[in-house]
Amino acid sequence: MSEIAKTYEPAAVEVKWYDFWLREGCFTADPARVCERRPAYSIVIPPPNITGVLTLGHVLNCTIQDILARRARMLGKEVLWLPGTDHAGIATQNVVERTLRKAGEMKHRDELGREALVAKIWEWKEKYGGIILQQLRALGCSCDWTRTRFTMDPEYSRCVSQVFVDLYKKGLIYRGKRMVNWCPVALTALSDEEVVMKPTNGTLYYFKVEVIEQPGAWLSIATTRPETIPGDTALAVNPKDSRYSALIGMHARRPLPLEDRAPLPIVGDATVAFDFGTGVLKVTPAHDKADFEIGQRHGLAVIDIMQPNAVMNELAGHDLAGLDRFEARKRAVELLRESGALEKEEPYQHNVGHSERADVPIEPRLSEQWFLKYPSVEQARACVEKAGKELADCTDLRDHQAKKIAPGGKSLEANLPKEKSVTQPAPDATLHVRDLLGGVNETLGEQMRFFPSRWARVYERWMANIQDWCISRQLWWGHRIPVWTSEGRSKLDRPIQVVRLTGDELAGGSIRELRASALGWAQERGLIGQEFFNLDTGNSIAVRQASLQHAFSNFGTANVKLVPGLPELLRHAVRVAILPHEPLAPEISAVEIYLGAVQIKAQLFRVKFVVKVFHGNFRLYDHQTLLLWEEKKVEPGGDKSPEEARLSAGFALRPAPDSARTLGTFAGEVNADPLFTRCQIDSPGEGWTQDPDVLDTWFSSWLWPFATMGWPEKTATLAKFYPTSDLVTGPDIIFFWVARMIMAGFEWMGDMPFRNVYFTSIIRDRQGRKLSKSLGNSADPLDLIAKYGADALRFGTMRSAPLGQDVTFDEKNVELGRNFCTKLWNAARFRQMQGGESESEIAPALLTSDDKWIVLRLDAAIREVSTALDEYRFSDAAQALYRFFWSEFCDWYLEGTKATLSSLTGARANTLAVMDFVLAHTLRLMHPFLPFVTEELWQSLGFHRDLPADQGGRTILFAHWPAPFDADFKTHYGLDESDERLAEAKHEAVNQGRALRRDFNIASNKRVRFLLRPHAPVPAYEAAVLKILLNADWLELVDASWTPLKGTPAALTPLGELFLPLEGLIDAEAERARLQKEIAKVEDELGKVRAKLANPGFAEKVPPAVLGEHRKRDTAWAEKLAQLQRMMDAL
RNA sequence: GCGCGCUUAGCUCAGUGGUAGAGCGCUUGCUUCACACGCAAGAAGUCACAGGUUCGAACCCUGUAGCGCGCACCA
Repeated sequence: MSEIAKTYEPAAVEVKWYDFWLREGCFTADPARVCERRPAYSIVIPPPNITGVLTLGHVLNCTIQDILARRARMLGKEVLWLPGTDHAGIATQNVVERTLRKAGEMKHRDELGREALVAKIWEWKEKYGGIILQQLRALGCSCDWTRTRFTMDPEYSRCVSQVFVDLYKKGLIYRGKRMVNWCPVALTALSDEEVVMKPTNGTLYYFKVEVIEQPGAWLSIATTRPETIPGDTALAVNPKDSRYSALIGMHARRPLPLEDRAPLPIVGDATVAFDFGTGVLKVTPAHDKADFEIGQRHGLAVIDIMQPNAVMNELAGHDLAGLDRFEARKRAVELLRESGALEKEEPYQHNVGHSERADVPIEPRLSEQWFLKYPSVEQARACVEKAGKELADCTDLRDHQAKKIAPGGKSLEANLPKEKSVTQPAPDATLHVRDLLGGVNETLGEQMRFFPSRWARVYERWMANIQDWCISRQLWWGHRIPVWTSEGRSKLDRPIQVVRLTGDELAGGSIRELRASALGWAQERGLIGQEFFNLDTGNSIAVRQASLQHAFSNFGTANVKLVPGLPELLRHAVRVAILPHEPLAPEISAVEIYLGAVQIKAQLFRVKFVVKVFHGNFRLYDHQTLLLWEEKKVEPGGDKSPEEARLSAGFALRPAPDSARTLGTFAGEVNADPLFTRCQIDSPGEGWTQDPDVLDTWFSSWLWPFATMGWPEKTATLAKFYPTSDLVTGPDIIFFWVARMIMAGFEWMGDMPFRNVYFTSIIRDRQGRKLSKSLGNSADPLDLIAKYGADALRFGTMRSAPLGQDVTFDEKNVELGRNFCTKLWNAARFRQMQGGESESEIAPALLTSDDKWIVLRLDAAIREVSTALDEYRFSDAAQALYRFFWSEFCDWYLEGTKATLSSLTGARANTLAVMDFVLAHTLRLMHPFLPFVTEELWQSLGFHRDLPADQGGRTILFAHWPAPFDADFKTHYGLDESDERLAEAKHEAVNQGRALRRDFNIASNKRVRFLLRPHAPVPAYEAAVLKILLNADWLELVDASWTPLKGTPAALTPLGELFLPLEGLIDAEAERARLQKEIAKVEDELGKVRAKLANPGFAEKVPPAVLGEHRKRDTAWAEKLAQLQRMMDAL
């Protein structure tokens, strides 16, 4: 047993034990050890950004994870806490570019070029990217560092590519030119989730334009963005707005640019609000999402007047070109004012979308991006338990899980909420590891739980309104999109003319009748064998009967119905590829692919022609027409037929939720044709170039739970540790990360990624602001650790972070943690100073009432802490530990033991044994919260001795988590309520005595004499304890016949009357006043109880237990009052 | 606009229908042989407001106000 220093010095202790744990491999998880008796427990860390440094948010988050992991270890589980970092595309590239610019190594990234910059970032990553993980060690995190992962590790990157390819092949990834959120600083597209709305003070400008057809009639228009006027291509009014509806179809002249004041059509659109501004909307399809959609409905031109960096381009006119968008706004207002068009300006506050990273207003911009239609949405939606379900349904979650994995555990069926069965994974989903080793981590049909449950509703809402995800980023740092384009083959950049049919050209309802009709139609008009001149190539293409029949037999009715349009289709089809014919046939020199479009009623079809070129330049249109998609109405109110929509490259429609196939995506689809584009991990070979964009960082993060465990190999780690047990993260990334991981989990693992999700609090400063570097209101956790110790920081954070509420950070909390550690330290020190062996047995016969009381309190604490942790109520658990240890163990028990410890009786050894028993249990309960100080004390108090190495003998890490004491235990040691009552009565008597001392201004260090006139005999031991706790130099027990001097201060205690005889003058009047106050208080309480009991209906309606309790209270107060009055009379 | 959460001691927050709680801060006394990062005692609350349900409301219901958050968004 080593000497324990007077104060706890965390720094040395922390390093010592962390190194020890690492050296001993305590944190290393081994799937081979997992079995029924040793279930797996796993957490994957939310990977911090490599640019990150430890914040209080990480402290909160990781302490919780560490508590969960350490407790799981103590519960005998095989624990994997998997650490790692995220490459954080935009953030990291920003940081490194800034560093390079500062160091003068470059002015712009283009100077370095892609390869060199990425190399620089890698260099930076190797140097600084692991800092935050190092810092987590200082906090005591028990991560399995041998499994540290990074989202750009080669294996991980391969997973990302593979997933992209998989989704591409499933048809869920598409490319399109659409309105995206564009960050003019980072020069990249952002997902909707990366845009934060901020209330912004702006100005609403009103300007007027004259209606050309009605000279003298003026329209007034309100806008916040006058700089976009040169991009306007229409004015819109609500067709039901009587003020303006007559003007629809007329024109007004655009005020800017001055050199090109084009006439703008006035269109009617139902989305225009009557009551905002003037009810007239200027339509700028290139720079506003809503305007873009209006433009779609009305076939408006799109004039992009900005460069990617939001500087106006030449289309904005010579006045504005070259100006930044905000400069241009001012200039545009001046121009309007000078021309007399400006009517008024008024201040206006509105919400403006800002780039999360760069914190500048985003610019809606038409650009070509990759989009993902989320997979496994339905499963992901269904698997999260609906909010509002009572936790009581399944109070002990871990028991619940333990039951579930127990062989033949039928309780599972009984306990599980079966409200919604989870659909089976799609049969074509790849690589299901779930089938590999059934049993251990089988979760099918189980529901995932969110804590607090209300986040499930937020999740549900987002999932119900899920929008396609823009996954491409115009950055260099990240996973490059695994799409390859063939060089030398031209992309489709020409418009394809749509051939229109009414659908009534052919007779017949059934497909059979239609076929006959179509064939007849072709024969009648001499189509078969005829050659058609193609406008795109000038080649002639012939039609064969065999190809028609082939097409009819293999494809749908539209394929038959389009036959009357064949002459036109062949004339307007566009050649998109020339390929060698396979297998090589001597008579065929090449195959040409043509694409055409046909509209039949409201449906639009793409038609693909495969044309064989025979030597001698004879072209024969062969057998394939291919129905690809149909146009659907995109927006309510968009009642224009598709022919109104222009078809051209570089033009896109937002797809309707149920059908992404629109005319506008035609070009994108064509370009995505394998003839031009291949989606695969490695290059297809010479002549192919990779897409320059990288993937959104979250497109790699969403694979984290399984890509870190060796997927797509069927590893033992995956088999044992997936799905993970708990995820601990902030609610702010519920969409970014959590929801996406759930979908990915189902899609590629066929199972949920985690069973429970705990959403941490958000830490705020005392003013309620979020902690942020720029505000400078975030304390550095490392400073706090240096100042107070890691345990103190952990405990202070946990004690103040309740489930489901934001938490205000206050260094006072850390101080509290430090004080608690010191208290623990000193209690242990007190124990050690008593000497004696720690392994002595407890003799039940020698147990005092205080011994029994503290063991029962310990039992309650074990239950309380365990239950709280089961329900993720970490602050409650910390609170319970604090209360038990400080207010019960130290304040009462330890103080009381001084009575027996000072003597050298046989009771002394027994008291020490009880103390050791309680301390050894307490250290274990505290260990998840305070890993360092508990390990140090565990070892220095010698509690590790005599324990098997894997059960606490080597380290407290694997000591068993204390179980509540069972009935046998309590019987053996004779623990029952009467002892508790006696101890509590004693405490009450002590409180009364101390209050007496205080009331008569007796310094707490002054020893005085007390007299106790007890109701019942008081054993010598109890009297000795009373004496110690009252700091009395003498406690005299007197019998009932004894009467005090008149005016002697006295208190009524549960043990009897306690007197404080005062030397010198006795102030009877003062004592009378004191007693009177006490009597008044009791009378008040008695009155309250009696009033209740007297209430008519109380006795009839109230439950018997409550009634009995009130009656008891009544008699107790009455008795007390009587006694107090007797004391008063005796004065 | 829709949704969610909060409002309890000076501060930060616990408290799911039956005697209002903790930590910090404050006041007073104490270096009593584990601990002044401590010990002991104390003051301090119309439980946001207004109705309702109930024998009984901080707690359940309705409404109001204030604060915070999320989603959507009208130029």
